[in-house]
Amino acid sequence: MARKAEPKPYHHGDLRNALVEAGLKVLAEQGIAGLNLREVARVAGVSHAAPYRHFADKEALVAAIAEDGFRQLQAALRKVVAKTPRTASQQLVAMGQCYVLFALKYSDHFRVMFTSTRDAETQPELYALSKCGFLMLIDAISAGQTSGALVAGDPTDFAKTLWATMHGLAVLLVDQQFPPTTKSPLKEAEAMAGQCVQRVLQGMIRP
Amino acid sequence: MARKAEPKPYHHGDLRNALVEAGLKVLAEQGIAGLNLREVARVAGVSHAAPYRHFADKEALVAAIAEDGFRQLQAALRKVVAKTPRTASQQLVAMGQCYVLFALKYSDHFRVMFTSTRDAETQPELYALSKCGFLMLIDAISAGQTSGALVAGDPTDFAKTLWATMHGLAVLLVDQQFPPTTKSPLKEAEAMAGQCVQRVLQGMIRP
DNA sequence: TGTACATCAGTGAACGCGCGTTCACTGATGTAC
DNA sequence: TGTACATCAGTGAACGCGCGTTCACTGATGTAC
Repeated sequence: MARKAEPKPYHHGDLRNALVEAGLKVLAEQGIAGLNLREVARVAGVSHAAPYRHFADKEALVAAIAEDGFRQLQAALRKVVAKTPRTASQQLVAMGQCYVLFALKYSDHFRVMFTSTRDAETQPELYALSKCGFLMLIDAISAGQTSGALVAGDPTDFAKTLWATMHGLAVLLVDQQFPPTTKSPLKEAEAMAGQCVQRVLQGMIRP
Repeated sequence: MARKAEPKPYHHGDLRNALVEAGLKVLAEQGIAGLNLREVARVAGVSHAAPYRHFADKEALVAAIAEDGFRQLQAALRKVVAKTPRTASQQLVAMGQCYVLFALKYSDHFRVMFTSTRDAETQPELYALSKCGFLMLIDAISAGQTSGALVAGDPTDFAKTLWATMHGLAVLLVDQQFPPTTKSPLKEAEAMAGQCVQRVLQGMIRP
């Protein structure tokens, strides 16, 4: 009955990754409040001093968990872009929906991602990773401009606006500012994300 | 040299408000990490048991601090709307700038506002208050539609998009995702907020 | 192939700290007569 | 106006808890000869 039929290895093998995964489990089941070294070690099945063999301190473990989140988000966005190679608008809408759904599905993980990256100097790799979505937005926008679908202008500025919209919607939903009206909050969120991105693309001013 | 020449009143007079203000001071000087009952009491100049005469527990004090933030934000937005009674676009841009500047000026207070409102049922007043900006957006948008400046459509949907953009930019800036390139980050943020809102209003699709 | 030793991952007990909260108290305020 | 008493805001000592971190250790692994 031991997990995955491993006979509880003496030296565990890959505790570092196991700790990160345990951290994700803790975030999913207990939220940020439960994310502490002792609980993560408990879930990973090791003593609470063991993590110090792999992480300098708690902050380092949290940073690794955040890093994992950005990699997952990046992978999800790549997948969606590959699957939606139609117009720029459709791609941007799909990316927005993917982003918001990720935030809702892994809400506490998402929170950790954006509260532990505060220092661009001390953790440059993590900071760079946190911009993954932004860079993919720029690419999609540039392509849309080249194809003539989108208005001309600095794609970075456009990407800032779209990222702000996507991220803002994600954060507001995660923070329960738009309580779901039906029993499928994820579908609602996806629809809202689609509407928001489309509205940004179309504008609000009467021509 | 006693603060405001008060001779240290025996019964303090208005400790409840003093505790909220002490909380703001703590947030400004030490951030969220320093926001605990004992420190707030210390800053307010009372024993750490005194707050329990006015708040049931720590959560209640934090909720009061959040409430104060929403009232301040609402007041700032009202002021800006009153001062900018020109076109709908100009009003919406000014509101976005006001919102983002508020978030940056009182960043940890802003964080507290949007992390303590999670329960719409248990704290209905606070939840209602948290929508103040949203409701003002709806009003401005409706007015813009009536005047013919804005495209027709559900103003609530438009407001969701604009709020998401404003809030997202605010959160990303607070979380250092757009590190300032000059020495006046507030001015930069104001400019970015103006650009973002204007971009949302104008759209990105080629007509 | 076998032995001796260095290396290193994980253990468990312990430390110290700060926190939220409680509780018997003290001292000031307000009110009834 | 003055006195007695109830009320209530603030005190300070104390409790208990969970946390991050340290440290001497143990047990497994790898390597040199």
